[in-house]
Amino acid sequence: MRQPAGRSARRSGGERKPREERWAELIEVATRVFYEKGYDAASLQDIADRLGMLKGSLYYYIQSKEDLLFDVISAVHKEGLAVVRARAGTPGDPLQRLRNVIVGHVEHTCQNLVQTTVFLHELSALPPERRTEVLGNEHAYQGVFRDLIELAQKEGLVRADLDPRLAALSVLGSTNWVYRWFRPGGEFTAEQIAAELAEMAIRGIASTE
Amino acid sequence: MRQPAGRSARRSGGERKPREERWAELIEVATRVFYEKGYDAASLQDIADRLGMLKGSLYYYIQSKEDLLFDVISAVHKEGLAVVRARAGTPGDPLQRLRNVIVGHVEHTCQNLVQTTVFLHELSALPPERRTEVLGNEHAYQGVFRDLIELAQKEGLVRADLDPRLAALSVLGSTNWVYRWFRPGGEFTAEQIAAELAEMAIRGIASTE
DNA sequence: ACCGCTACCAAACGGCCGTTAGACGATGAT
DNA sequence: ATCATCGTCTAACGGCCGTTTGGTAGCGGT
Repeated sequence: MRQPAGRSARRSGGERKPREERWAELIEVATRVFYEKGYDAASLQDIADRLGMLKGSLYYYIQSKEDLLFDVISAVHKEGLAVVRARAGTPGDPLQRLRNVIVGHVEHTCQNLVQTTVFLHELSALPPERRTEVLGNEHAYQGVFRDLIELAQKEGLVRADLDPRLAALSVLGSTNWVYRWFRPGGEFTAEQIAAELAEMAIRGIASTE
Repeated sequence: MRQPAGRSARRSGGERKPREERWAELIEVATRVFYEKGYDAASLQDIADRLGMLKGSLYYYIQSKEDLLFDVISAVHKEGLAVVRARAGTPGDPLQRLRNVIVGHVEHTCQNLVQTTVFLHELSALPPERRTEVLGNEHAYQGVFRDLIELAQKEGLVRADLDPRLAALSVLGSTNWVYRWFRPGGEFTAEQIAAELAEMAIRGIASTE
């Protein structure tokens, strides 16, 4: 024995890192674990293990397990919302912009599959209060789609007998469902999917001239 | 004290019922609890409480908690599949039949909202083996939609440049998403939703004449 | 040389989890 | 009257959960 004996030889694999860096790792690892096991089935033990630290040490960074889910979810939601809002504000008629929005939304989903899956699947694990804190008081995401459809309808580009809210929910359905079946390197590319879904969605609501 | 004293007065609220009846109650209660809390967050304690029995007593009916989820899920899946298959087999051209299928699928979803939600949301909580045992080896549900679309395409009713698999996934997306926002007694009736979603889906894929 | 802070460890906490074993009262058949 | 069976209770099991408390090594600043 050449170590000071006993307790000191047992320094575990724990690297020491600056706060910011560890925080980024933590969010990344938590996202992946939530993705693989689901929020409720995932344990802080799982997350700590992958970071090479003890689960108690996580509390240096968080106040509760729920905080992790909240941060993961609100980050990806904020990002996705920025994408669609940016595309909704481009020039062109409302239907062209809607196509643009759909393409951006689907591509963002495919390129951030893990985060998006956690967002869409585990949102219901958040208590109602924090859920609406994420979504905004009246479903910001849905609003972008609905407003564009409503606008297009006023310009005669969309069937007059269609309820814009229902149309928005239909489009959001087909696009959000993508997280269920898209796999990178699979049968279709993200761009193919985005373009085809947009085409179907727009044909589905456009007025027949 | 007129009871034989002590232990005997403590007969809890437990009613004794025949096996079949209790089994039906058990499935019903389990479905609701899984719906409200999610499978992982739900406990056998929750379920036993609502049945007025102890959690240990549940093992007279099941071998494991997972059995409950499996039974709930496979029941509603089987039922829904029967609905769409029946409608797929009606007379008419493939596009008419597809409309019929979509309407049936959406109405079944709305009329069995709790079961459908558990099915769609908690399917991922089943181990892969039992998951495919439910879905059938190659996604029976998806197949019904895809086959009809493929058939319609061969008859020139659907755009030739469209991949039937992608089209099926688009339709399944908009229709399956319904469980996320439909509420009985809300803004729209199940029949409205079914009809409108079917209309949009079919216009989205139909060939322009 | 000392201090204070930062990033973690060590060890425990109460609590609930799914699951099992054995006992037991009521019921219905013999 | 006896007896098997059925549906449930009682009581525990080991195990993992999220969370808390109190330490402590190492570093940068002074």
